[in-house]
Formats: sequence, C-alpha cells, structure tokens
Amino acid sequence: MVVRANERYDQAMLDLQSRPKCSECPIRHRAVCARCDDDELLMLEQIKTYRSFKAGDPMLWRGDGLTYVASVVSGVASLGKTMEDGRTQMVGLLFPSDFIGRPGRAAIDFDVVAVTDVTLCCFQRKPFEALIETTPHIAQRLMEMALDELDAARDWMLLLGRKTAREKIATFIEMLARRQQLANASIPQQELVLPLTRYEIANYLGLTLETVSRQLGAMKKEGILSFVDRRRFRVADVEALHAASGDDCG
Amino acid sequence: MVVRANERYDQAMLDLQSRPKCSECPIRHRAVCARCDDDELLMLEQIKTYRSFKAGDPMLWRGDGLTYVASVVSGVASLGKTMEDGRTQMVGLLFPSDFIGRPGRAAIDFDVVAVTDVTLCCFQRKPFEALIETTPHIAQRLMEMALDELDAARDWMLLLGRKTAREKIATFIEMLARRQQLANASIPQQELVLPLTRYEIANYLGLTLETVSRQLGAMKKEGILSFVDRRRFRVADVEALHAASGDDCG
DNA sequence: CCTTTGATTTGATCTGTATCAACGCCGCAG
DNA sequence: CTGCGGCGTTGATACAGATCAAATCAAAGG
Repeated sequence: MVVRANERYDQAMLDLQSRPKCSECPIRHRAVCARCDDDELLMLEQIKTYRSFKAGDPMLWRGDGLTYVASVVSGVASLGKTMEDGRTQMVGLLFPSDFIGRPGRAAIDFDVVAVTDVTLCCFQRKPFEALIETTPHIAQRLMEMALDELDAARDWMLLLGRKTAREKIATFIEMLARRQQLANASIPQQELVLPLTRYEIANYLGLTLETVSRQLGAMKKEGILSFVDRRRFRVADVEALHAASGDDCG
Repeated sequence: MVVRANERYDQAMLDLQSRPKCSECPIRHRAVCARCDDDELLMLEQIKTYRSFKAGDPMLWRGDGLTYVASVVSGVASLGKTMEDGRTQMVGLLFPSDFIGRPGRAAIDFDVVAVTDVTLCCFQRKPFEALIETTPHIAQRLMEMALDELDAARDWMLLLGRKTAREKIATFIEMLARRQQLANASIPQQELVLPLTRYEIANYLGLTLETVSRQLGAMKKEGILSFVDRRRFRVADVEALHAASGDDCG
C-alpha cells in the first residue's frame, strides 16, 4: 500500500516510544488539543498512547464498545456503513487531525477502517470525558469540530443526492487537494496522491468503480488532470476542475 | 397549508404573549434546555422571544448573519442547499425541539425555510453564547444534539448514495412515524401526516416528485399504506414497510 | 355553481449510470 | 522467467429513475 521505507521507519520509532511530546506533534494546532495551553497539554499527555494500524486493518466495528477516543496523527481512515445485502457507503474520511469517537456515547454506528497505514493518538475514554468536564478549551474545540463535520456531511448530502458522476469526481479531487495542502506546506501545483482505490472512491461518491475509472479517464483525456501513475497525479487545469464540480463562487 | 382554525388561534395567542413560561413548554425536556435546572431556565427565559412563520416563509438565508439561535417549538422547517443551476437538495428537517444555529459561527451554509407554520423560541445569539460559557448543562446538551444530527446526516448519506427509490420512501415514512410518535403520546397505528408536498419529499430523498408519487402509489396498491387523503395516511403493514426500507434488525 | 390555480397522478420516452464481461497491467512469490 | 492475484481499464447492454407531457383532483374565491 504505497508506503516508502523511511515512512515505515518513522512508524516503528513512534510505536517504540509510544508517547511523543505533544509540543512537537504535527497536528498540535489543528486537532482536538488545538486550543489547549501548556498545562492542559500536560494533562492530555498523561492519558495518551500512540497506536498504529496497517492499511486495510479494521479499527472499530459498528456497535463496538469504545474504550478510547483518538486523533488521527498520520494516514487516512474511512467511516463506512453497510447494508444487509452488502451495499456500502462511506460516510466520512478522516485525515490527520480529525477526531474519532463521541464523548458521552459508548458506541458508534459505523465501521472505521484504516485506508492507508494510520497512526492514532488515543485517549482512554473515561479519563478523557472527565477532562472535558474540567477543561472548557477541549469541550469547545470538540464542539467546533463536530459542527465542522456536520457541515461537511451536509455538503456531501448535496453531492450524493444531486450531483452527476463527473461533478462528484471533480468535487472529490478538490476536497482532496484542500486536505493535502493543509497537511503539507501549501505548495501550489503540488503532486497529489489518491489515498483510495477506485473501489473506495466509488464507495465514497455513491458510484461504481467502473464509472469512477471512466470519469478519471475522461478528465485525463481533456487535460484537466495529468497522471504520473495510477495513484499520483497533478491538477493541470484548476479552473476547469472547479467548473466541473458544480459548486459556485471562487 | 392544512392548518385548522383552532391551531391558528393558539398561534395568535403565542404571538401575543410572546414569552410563555418555560416550565409549561411542550419541548421542555427534549430541546437545548433539556438538562437545565429551574435557575438556568430562568436565565434562558430572560433572553428568549417567540417568533412565528407561515408555511413557505424563508427563515434564514445561506450566509445571513445570525442574530439569533432558536429551538423549534411547533411546526416543521427544512434545511436546503441550492446549486447555481437550480438543483436543490434538502439536507435536514427540523421538528419540534430541534435547534437552529451554531454557537461560535455567525453564518450558516444553507437556507432554512418554514415547511408548515412554525413557532420558534429565539435567543439573541450574543447573550446565548455568553450563557453557554457559564452553563455546562447547555453546552453539553448542545454537543449531544450536534452529534445526534451528525449521526442522522450519516444515515441520510447511506440513503442518498445507495438506496433505491422504494427504500428511500420506506425509510422516510419510518422516520416520519418515529418523529410524530415522539411529539404526541405514542398511540400505535396512529394516523400520520405528510408535512411535505411531493416535491419537497423528492427534494429530501434525492428523487423527482413523479417518482415519489409512483412509489407512494405502489405502496398504497400493495396495502402497505392506506391514505385518508393526499396528506393523511396510516401504516397498514409495519412489517412490510420495514422490510422495504432496506435497514437491518427488528 | 363555476373558474382558477397549484398539487398530484399517470403515461410515454430518454438517458446516465449500473451491470455484466473481457482484457491489460504490474508487483510478487516461487 | 513465469504464473498468479489484485487492481484498473474498456466495451456492450440493461434498467431505474429522470424527463417531458397530459390529464385529474381539490381547495379557494368570485
């Protein structure tokens, strides 16, 4: 699953020490701890543990008791729902800094799966909930993140309910670019990576993998995207991509 | 818009007094104030005002500055998104006790429209936000409601992305029954009301009004639903309805 | 009672995407 | 090098639901 040797090495290091300093954490200023001051960070450091998963590993199953909540430190995870007959729909993608779990609830109503290799910063649920009570900075940030996710979910409802296959793909690529530029320093015209297989993209967009393949092919032929290989590509025509997304403004 | 004379009368009374007692409020135990004790309720009472809208009235437009946040006391409101070319998708339905607005944000990213006649219990945004800081009961309840909405949004993503027209309709009816039985005392086999037109239902389910009409017609013919008139109906076969929804378990 | 108007139903087509079916590419194990 | 298995592409066909077009119904006003 597209992981280079040095990344594997970093991974191993993280696992070994298992509890790196919060102050040096790459998601320090975007995660649930974003608003914490140094004292509060120390409290969090007491109850955190790093945990890592390989690409494809299931992380949590629907209905599981949640013993911990967590922030994604690196990698990408998916939230998915499955119907009895096997149809599935991805209902969210988690990038670094995103949060897993719900204070006050012991279970979740979807499956969480590692899409790439993933490292989590886990907090035991009970102590974390106690910390929320006494630390408004965490509670506030959590609320803010929940509301952001709600906005994102609603944008996705518009996509799923009304957009054409082409618009879905274009919107997806734009979202991906936004998230990946957030993670790295924002280099324009940067090379982007599809962390998902065609099947997973289809699953996220409410399409089939064949349709995804055809639409990506079409955009390549039109010169909107240029592929280095099947996973790595560049947005050659930002304007055209945006026009194809069906979204207004900018 | 299907409102009987006595309801209009109640409405007028509410408008006149404009600030009824919280302790007698029909949504007292389900709304954002659910966990408040008597003292906290008094604080809320200070900053609240009732406000009513007629069916079809726009309540808030996308990007509007929010001067207030509110609970729905009676009636049904919709959250909708619109694309440049006019395609629209409903991204939420608000029933009594549901909350409008986001503490910490001055704007919302969708339109809110009264579907039936609606009465809101409005709080000025600034004082309400101040109250949140000092009243954990409100902040906690708000968080809980946001997370519930997030769960509902994700269920709807599965519906929009993967369910057939028939499954969508069945799921919608089940949801409606659940919400309406919550509001009134739970009388089984109760007569239910479609608060939405065929067009609005279609808009909510990512379908067209013709498809909605055909599917409702089919379920009537199959004896799953029996209609009194175009808006009022009864679920004649709860089992069959559930089987048609595509959802698992009991 | 008649007219108007908007909501709903019903019917006839059209089309975007799913579905079914092969085939190609590429990394990996033997 | 070779065969194998997982992805990805490409083509042919089918179909659910959209679209276009009337016809029907029902409440509201004159």
